[in-house]
Amino acid sequence: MGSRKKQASSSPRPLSMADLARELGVSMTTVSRALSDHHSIGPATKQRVLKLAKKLNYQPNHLASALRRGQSRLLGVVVPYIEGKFFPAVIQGIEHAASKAGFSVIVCQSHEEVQLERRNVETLLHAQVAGILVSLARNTQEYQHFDKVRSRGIPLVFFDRIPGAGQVDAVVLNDQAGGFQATSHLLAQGRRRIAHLAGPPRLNIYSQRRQGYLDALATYGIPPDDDLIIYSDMTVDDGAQAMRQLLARPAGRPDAVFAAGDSAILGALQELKAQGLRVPDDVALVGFSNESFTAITEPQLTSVDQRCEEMGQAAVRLFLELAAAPEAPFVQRQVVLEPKLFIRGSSLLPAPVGVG
Amino acid sequence: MGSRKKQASSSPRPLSMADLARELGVSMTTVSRALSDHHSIGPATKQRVLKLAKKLNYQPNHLASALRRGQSRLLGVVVPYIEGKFFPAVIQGIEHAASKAGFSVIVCQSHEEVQLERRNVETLLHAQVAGILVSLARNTQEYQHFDKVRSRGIPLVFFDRIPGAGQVDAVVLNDQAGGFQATSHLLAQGRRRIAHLAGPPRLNIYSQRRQGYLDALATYGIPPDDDLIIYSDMTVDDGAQAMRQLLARPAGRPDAVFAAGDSAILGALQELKAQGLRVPDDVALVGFSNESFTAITEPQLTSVDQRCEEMGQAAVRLFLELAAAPEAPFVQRQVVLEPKLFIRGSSLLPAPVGVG
DNA sequence: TTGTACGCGTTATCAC
DNA sequence: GTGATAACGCGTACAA
Repeated sequence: MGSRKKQASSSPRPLSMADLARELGVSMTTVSRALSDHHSIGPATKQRVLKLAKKLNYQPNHLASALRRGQSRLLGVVVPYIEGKFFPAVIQGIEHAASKAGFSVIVCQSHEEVQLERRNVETLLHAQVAGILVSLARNTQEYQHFDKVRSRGIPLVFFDRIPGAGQVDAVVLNDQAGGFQATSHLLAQGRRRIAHLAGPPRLNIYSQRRQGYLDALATYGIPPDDDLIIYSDMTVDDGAQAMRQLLARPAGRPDAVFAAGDSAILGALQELKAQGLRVPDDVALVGFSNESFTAITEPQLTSVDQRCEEMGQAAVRLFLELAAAPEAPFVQRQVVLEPKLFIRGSSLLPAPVGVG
Repeated sequence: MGSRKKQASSSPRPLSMADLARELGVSMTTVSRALSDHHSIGPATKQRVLKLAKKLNYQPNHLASALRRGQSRLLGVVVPYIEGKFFPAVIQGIEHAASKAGFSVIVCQSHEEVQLERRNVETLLHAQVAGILVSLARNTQEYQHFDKVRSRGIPLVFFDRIPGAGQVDAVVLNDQAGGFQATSHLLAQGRRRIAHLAGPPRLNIYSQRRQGYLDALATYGIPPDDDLIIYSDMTVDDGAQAMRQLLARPAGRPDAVFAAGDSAILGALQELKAQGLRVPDDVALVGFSNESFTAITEPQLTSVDQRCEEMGQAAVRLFLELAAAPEAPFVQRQVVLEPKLFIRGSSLLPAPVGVG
C-alpha cells in the first residue's frame, strides 16, 4: 500500500487471448486450445503459449468464458444461517472440495425464511452459477422455487435439511441413528424415563431424530409417552421452557432428556441448575450437533457429532457427478453419513460406573 | 419436486433482450434502455417493454452485462474464518447492505494464511467482482496482492484487521477505547494488579487493545509491568497456558486479567478453576468480542462488544462511495465504531457492591 | 426518441 | 494441427 497514487490509475485492462495470439503470431483459437488443454494442438506450440502466458501473467476472463459456455465456475450455497458450528464447518468442507475442482463458492443465508430462500436462489441463477447446494429454511414447505433450477439443467443438491417429499439428490446425516445412539446411551446408563425435546417435525432432521429416540425406547420395551415429547424451535429459551414443563409433569420428572439440538439442551441445563437439580445425578442430558460450547458447560454436554466437513465435501462430489452428466436421466442419489456420539459428563452415571 | 423427468429438460435457454425486441417489434437498444431506466426513451415504449418483460419473466444475464461493462454486481469478502460470532455477524451486515444496493456477496476464508488470502483475492478478481472487502489474516505482513486490486480500479475496503502501514480505506472498531473501557472497569472495581493477554501486536486490533490497557493503567498512575503482559495467538489453550504463567509469577498473582479475545479469557477461567481459585473473588476477568459463550460460563464473562453488523454495513457504504467516484483522487477514509462493554459476573466485586 | 453496428473475451464450428 | 469466423447477451457511440 505504499503508493499513494490515484485509486484508478487508468486501469490498463488485463491482457486477453488476442494479445497473446498477436504476440506469438498465432491465432486466438490456438491460444485458447493451449490454455484449455485441448487435444488437437502441437506440444511445442502449447508450451510456447503457456510460457508466454505465465511470463505475462495472463489471467483468463471467467466472465467471458461463462457467457460463451452458459456456465460459470461458481457454486451457489444456500444455508439457513452461519452462526454456530455446523454450517461454517459444512461450508468449509464445501469450499475445500470446490476449490480443488476449480470452483468458487457463493454463500447465501436464508435466515430461516422461505422468502429469502427464494430470493437467494434467484440471485444465484442470475449469477449463472454452475450448481446450487441447499439446506432448507425451517419454514420451507413448498419447493417450486427449485423447479427453475432443474428446468435450466443446473445441478441441485440438498444437504442436511432436505425436502420432505419428491425425488432429490441429497447428502444427509443418519439422524435417526443419531437419535438412536443418544437414547440408547441414556438407556444403557440406567435411565428409563427419558424425555425428548423435538424440533419442527416437518424438517427431516427433527422427525428422524425423534424416530431414533422412539426406536431406542422400543428396543428396551419402553412405551413412548407423549407427555415426554415437547416440540419447539429449539432455542435456548425453548429448551428452558420445555424443561420447566417437564419438571411440572404430575407423573414425575424425567430422569433424562435427549434434545434434538444443543441450544435446547443448554437451556434445559440452565433451568435444571436454576431449580437446584443436579446433572447428571437427577437428570441426565444429551444434545445434538456437538457445538463447541458443549465442552464449556458444567458439566460438559454429551452430544451427537454430525460429520460437518464430510457433508460439505460429499455435497460437492454429488454436484460434480451431476455436472459431469448433464443429460443423464434423473436418478435419485442420496449420501448418508453416520453420526458419532461424544459422551461427556452430562449423561454419565455418577462414580459407580467409573467411566470417563 | 414432484416431476420425475430428466434433470435437464433440454434447457430452453432463458430469453434475451433480442427476444423481447423481436416480440415487440422494436430494437434491442430500446429494450436495453427501457430496462436500465435510461432517459432517452418514451414513457409509452418503456411501459410496453417493462410489461412484456414482466409477463415473460425476463431475467437479465448479469454475466453478459458484466462482461460488457467490465464490472459485475458481485462483492467479494475475504475474512480469516467464519467460526465464532464476530465474522458471521459482520457478514450479515455486509449482506444486508449489499443486497439493498443490488449486490450479491461472495465470501472467502483465508484461514489465517496469507497464501490463501492471496488466492482468494485472485479468485475474486477472476470473478470480476465490483469491489473487495478484506479483514486480514493473522500472518499477513506484506500487501502487494492488494496492489492489483487497486491498479484495476476496483474499490478495496479493509475492516477490523487492517494493514499496519500505508493509506487504506477502512472500517475499524475503536479497539483502543475497548481496551481502555475494559481495563478502567477493572480498576474501578478496585483491581490494581491487572494482567493482559495480548494477541500478535502486528495486527492493529491487538496493538490497539493493548494500548488502551496501558492508557487506562496510566490514568490510575500505575506503571506497566512487562511481566503481566503475555503474547499469544489467543486460543483457549493459549489463555490457559498464559494464566498458568501468571499464577507462577514470583511477584505474586494478578488480581485481574484483561484478554484481547474471549477464547483466551475462557482458557484463563478454566485454568483458574482447575487451580481452585475463585472468579471474580481471587481474579477478575474481562474478555473481548462478546462471544455468545460469555453468557454460558460460570461466572458469565464480562466482554467488549464490537458492533459487528454496523461494521459490515459501514464497509459496504464505504465501498459504494468509492464505486460511485471511480476516478476521484485517493482520499483515505476511515470509519471508527465505538465499542461497548458488557459487564457480567466475572469482573464484578463480590456482594458489597451489590451490582447485577 | 429510436435504430444500427460494433465490441467485451472466450469458445465452438467449420474449413484447410 | 491450425486458423478464420461466428456466436454468447448486453451496452453504447453514432447515425437517423
